[in-house]
Amino acid sequence: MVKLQKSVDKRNALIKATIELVNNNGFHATPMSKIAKMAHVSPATIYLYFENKQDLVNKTYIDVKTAYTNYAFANYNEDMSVKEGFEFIWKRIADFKLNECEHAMFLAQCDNSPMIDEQSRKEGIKHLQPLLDLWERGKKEGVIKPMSDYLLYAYAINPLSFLMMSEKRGAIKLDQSQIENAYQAAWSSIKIAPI
Amino acid sequence: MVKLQKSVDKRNALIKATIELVNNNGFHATPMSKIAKMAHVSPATIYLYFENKQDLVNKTYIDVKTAYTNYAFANYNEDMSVKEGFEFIWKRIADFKLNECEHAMFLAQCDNSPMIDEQSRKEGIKHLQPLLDLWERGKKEGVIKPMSDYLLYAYAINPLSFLMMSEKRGAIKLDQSQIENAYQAAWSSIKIAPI
Amino acid sequence: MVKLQKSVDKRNALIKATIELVNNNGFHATPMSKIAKMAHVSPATIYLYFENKQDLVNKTYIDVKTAYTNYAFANYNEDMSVKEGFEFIWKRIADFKLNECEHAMFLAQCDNSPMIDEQSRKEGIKHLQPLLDLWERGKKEGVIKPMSDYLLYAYAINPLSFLMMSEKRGAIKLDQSQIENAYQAAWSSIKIAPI
Amino acid sequence: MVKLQKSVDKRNALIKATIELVNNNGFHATPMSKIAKMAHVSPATIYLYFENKQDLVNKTYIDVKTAYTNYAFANYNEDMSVKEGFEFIWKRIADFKLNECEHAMFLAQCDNSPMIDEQSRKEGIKHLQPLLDLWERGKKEGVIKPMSDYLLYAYAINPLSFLMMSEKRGAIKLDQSQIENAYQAAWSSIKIAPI
DNA sequence: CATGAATGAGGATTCATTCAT
DNA sequence: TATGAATGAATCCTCATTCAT
Repeated sequence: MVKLQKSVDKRNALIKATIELVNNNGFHATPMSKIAKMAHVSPATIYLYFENKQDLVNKTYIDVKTAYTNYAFANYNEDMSVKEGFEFIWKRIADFKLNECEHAMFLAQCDNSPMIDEQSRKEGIKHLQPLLDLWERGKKEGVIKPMSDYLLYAYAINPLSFLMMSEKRGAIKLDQSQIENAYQAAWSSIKIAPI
Repeated sequence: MVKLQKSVDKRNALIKATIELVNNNGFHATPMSKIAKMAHVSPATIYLYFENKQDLVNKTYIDVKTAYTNYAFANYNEDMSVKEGFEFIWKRIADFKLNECEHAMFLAQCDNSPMIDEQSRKEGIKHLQPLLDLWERGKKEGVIKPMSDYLLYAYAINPLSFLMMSEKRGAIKLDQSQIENAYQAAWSSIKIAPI
Repeated sequence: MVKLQKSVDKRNALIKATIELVNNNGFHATPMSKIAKMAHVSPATIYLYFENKQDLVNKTYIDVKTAYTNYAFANYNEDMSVKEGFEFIWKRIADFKLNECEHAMFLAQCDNSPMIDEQSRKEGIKHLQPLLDLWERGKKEGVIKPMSDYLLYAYAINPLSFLMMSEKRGAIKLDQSQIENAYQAAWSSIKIAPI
Repeated sequence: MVKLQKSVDKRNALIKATIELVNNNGFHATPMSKIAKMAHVSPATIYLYFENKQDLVNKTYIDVKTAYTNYAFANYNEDMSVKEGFEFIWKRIADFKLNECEHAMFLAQCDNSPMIDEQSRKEGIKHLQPLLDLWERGKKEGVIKPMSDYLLYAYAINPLSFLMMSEKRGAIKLDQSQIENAYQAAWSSIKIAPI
């Protein structure tokens, strides 16, 4: 059975439409027909690219999560010191969350609602490994607090989601100096304080 | 027992059912009929207590948010030092998020999706004032970093949501020592480090 | 079983409310609860005065129809000549249709839709007898065309309903001279023309 | 037979079903599901052809009104004398009202209840122009009474609606001689009597 | 591969009517 | 007599999905 002719453009358009519409309306308030319309495609066509609606969001989630981690670790190399490496990665992530905020919002919504398969959720976590490795090294070197990765992530990375959502809602405007403050807070929370 | 007025019990049962079902299925995947059934009430009865589905979640959100802040500031008094006060409030909030996790999850989902009216969202924020006052004092005394309240909240408080969700999903188990670690991370992120 | 205490005022208020609401929204778009509200009465109270919604409109119809014919024949006496008698009755009816247009509109809607029981419809027709008698006399005297009563009514009386609706809708404004024209048209249509 | 477009047949079946059911039960007592069933279509399909229930009746009304006027003026030409022209048109209208009485009843119900948009009502009136032109000519020639078009319509045409409803209800049977009587009554009411 | 038409199942909401007081 | 609360049975409409082309 030959099936290779599917257009990547159409798939991408569908993923893009899904992100935008789910961001604005939520998963269940986003009809397939609207996604189709926004992607300039017939509703029936969606089913050539995805099994069903659940599959569509799952795949979208994984796509976006992958883009997120790719972005985070682009140009990162493991020769950096722990502090340098963390700052590098943190700022990449900050860049992503604040500039690609459509994507970041989508992830935030997925991560806080039951709309994604457990399966796909796990799939999405995989790619953070370089950061976890860095923290592992940091713990060994006595630079990073010996806490579970979840705790480290909760304090070092996750706050950016909250800040991004707040900015998106117009509650705050994040300028460079505030980003720097955020970075310092993140680093303070996980580094081992000098005596 | 005379009973002629609309019953508070029914209202509460509806709110409770809404929280549980929305937590498990999300707003739009929760039919009014299921909420009614779980509250042992006819679907039509919901409309005696709430205008419509949107109103029901909005009111639920405000109720839960109010319970949250009430819990957070119970027994708190402003005579405490900034450090003491922060620890007191933080631990109350941690208690709430980890023990009343049904409520905490509901808030997390609301805060990260477009399912709540902007109006009700604002209503819900009001009650954090004592914490903001404490921070204000802390900044004046040179104990708390001079950052915007949103930044302070993002690092000092919000990570608890992430941890709660992670525990709920079974990814981690938070014992007392991890809570203590979390507290230290929170405090480190916002306090002014001694020279 | 004693049951005499029912208030005529409440019954009237309900009838009045029914007329107004049905005029504006139609029978089925008029909920009992709205009728109750407009009559300053509980929904349950309606059922003390009427069996059900159908009974309420039926009774309303008969009430209004009776008021209509009472009005039409008030002060009419059979000693008048056919021409005089007809003019007298016609002008009373015109008065009613144009001044009590709430009532007239209600009748028009009932007469052209299936919202009234056949039973009540027949009940409502009874009271036109004096006009039919007059026409009978007119036919004998060779003044009125020897046509069926329905035809006479269709041309002599019914057009007033159309004019009333048109005026109500703002399409026309009926002044005295137009009423006079209408009367002449009505009379022309049923009288036997002189050779 | 290629068939890819929305089918005119289905639209027609829906319009037909609407007329029949609304005639028998009234607008609000006619559920979309019954209309669908009678048209051998799924309820959801209705919404491919009409925006909603209101739109469905509006469109039905316009369709029927158009059929009515088309029928009325078919083969009419303006060379006829006023008297001839009026008789021609009147008899066409009588034919329509008495033979296509499903359509005529539907129009009568619409015209006497608030179930049709003001917008659509206006739309429906447009097409009577040839008759109005004829009357205009008649007034100039001194053949037709110088009354407003509404008055002329009320006496010359509208009584047919009343007669049709009466026949439909079984109150009368209209034979050819009665039609002729009706025509004479109509003409008498609007013509200028010879001295 | 692509599509517009079609649909059955389901959901929010309304409403005539009844119940408990 | 009078009522406000309560409800089950509709009703309109939407939507994920499939079908015919």
